[in-house]
Amino acid sequence: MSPHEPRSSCPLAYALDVFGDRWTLLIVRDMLFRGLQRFSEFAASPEGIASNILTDRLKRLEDLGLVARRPDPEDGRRVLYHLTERGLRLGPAMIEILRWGLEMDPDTQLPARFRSMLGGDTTALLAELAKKHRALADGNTPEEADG
Amino acid sequence: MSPHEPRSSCPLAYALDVFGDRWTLLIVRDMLFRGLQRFSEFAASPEGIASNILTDRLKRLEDLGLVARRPDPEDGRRVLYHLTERGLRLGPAMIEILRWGLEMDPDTQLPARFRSMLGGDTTALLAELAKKHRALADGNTPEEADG
DNA sequence: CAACTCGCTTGCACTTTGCAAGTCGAGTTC
DNA sequence: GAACTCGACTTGCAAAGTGCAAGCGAGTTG
Repeated sequence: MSPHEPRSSCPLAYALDVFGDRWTLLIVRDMLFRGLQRFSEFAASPEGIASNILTDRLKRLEDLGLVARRPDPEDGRRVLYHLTERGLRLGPAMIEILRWGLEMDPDTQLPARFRSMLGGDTTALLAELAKKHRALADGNTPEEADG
Repeated sequence: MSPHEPRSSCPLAYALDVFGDRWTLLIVRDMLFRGLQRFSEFAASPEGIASNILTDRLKRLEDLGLVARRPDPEDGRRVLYHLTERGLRLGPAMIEILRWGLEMDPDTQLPARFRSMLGGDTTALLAELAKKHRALADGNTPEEADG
C-alpha cells in the first residue's frame, strides 16, 4: 500500500495514496481533534491499532512532511508527535468525512460539544483546532479537552 | 478490510470502514465528477483497478446503499451504476480531499474548468454535480463533460 | 450460428495486516 | 550501580487482502 510512483496525475488518487487505508486518518484525528501526541496514546485509542502498523503509519506521515516528532523533555524514552502545517491542511477533509460518517450512521457518537461545533462554521472550528494544536506542538500543554 | 462490526463508535472510523482503501473513492469520483456509469468505464480509468477489486468495491457500495445498479436498456449484458442520494452525500468530503491533494502535490492535474470550479462556492458546485448525476441516473444522458 | 464482447469469477502468487513475543535504549528504584 | 520498568519499536508468522491473467455464461453482431 505504499507505491513508489503515483498511479495517476489525479489529486484524489494522490491523496488516497497518502491516506487511503483504515488507520492513517484515525491517527490524524487523534492528533488534531483529541490533542494526543504520544505513541502509547495512539495505541490506546478505541480502534486498537497494532503497534507495527502504528509505527509504519507514523513513519510514512513523517516522511511525507505531515507529521513531525520531537523528544519528550520530560522523559527521554518518549517521543512527541504533532501535525505540521501541511498536516493541519487535512482539517477540512477530516471535518467533512466526520460529518458524512455522523449523517450515515446515527449509532456513531461524538462528544456533544464537538458535535455542536460541527454544525457551525467550519473555518472557525478549524482555526481553533489549529491554534490549539500549534500550542501543543510548541510545548505548551493547555488542559486537554477530549475531541 | 470489510469488518462485520464497527471498530469503534467514532463516525470517522465508520467512514474509513466504508471507504478507507485506495479504490473506493476513485470509483465514486468517476461517478460523481466524470459521469461514468459502466463497469468497463471504471476499469479503464488511469489508475488501472483490477476487475476483481472493482467488482468487490461496487458490491460493497451497493450493499451500503451508496450506489445502485440498473440494467442497461441498450445491452442486456451491461449494468449501469450510479450514486444514490446517500452516495451523493460523499460530495463535500470528496471536494475537500481533492483540494488537499491539489495543494499537497502540484504535479497533480485537473481539467482547467474543474479546477476553477474548485476555487469557487462548494455548495453551488455540489448542487450542479448532483443535478447532472441525477439526470444520468434517470437515464437522460447529456453530453458528457470530463471531470 | 460463429465470433466477439461484457461483467464478472477463479486460482494463485504476492503483499499487507495484525498478533504476540521480544529487543534495546532510557529512565527509575532500591 | 545492579536490577527492573517503560516506551517505541522489530520480528516471525499466520491470516487476510490484493492483483494478475485466464476463463465462463449471457448477450450482441454480422
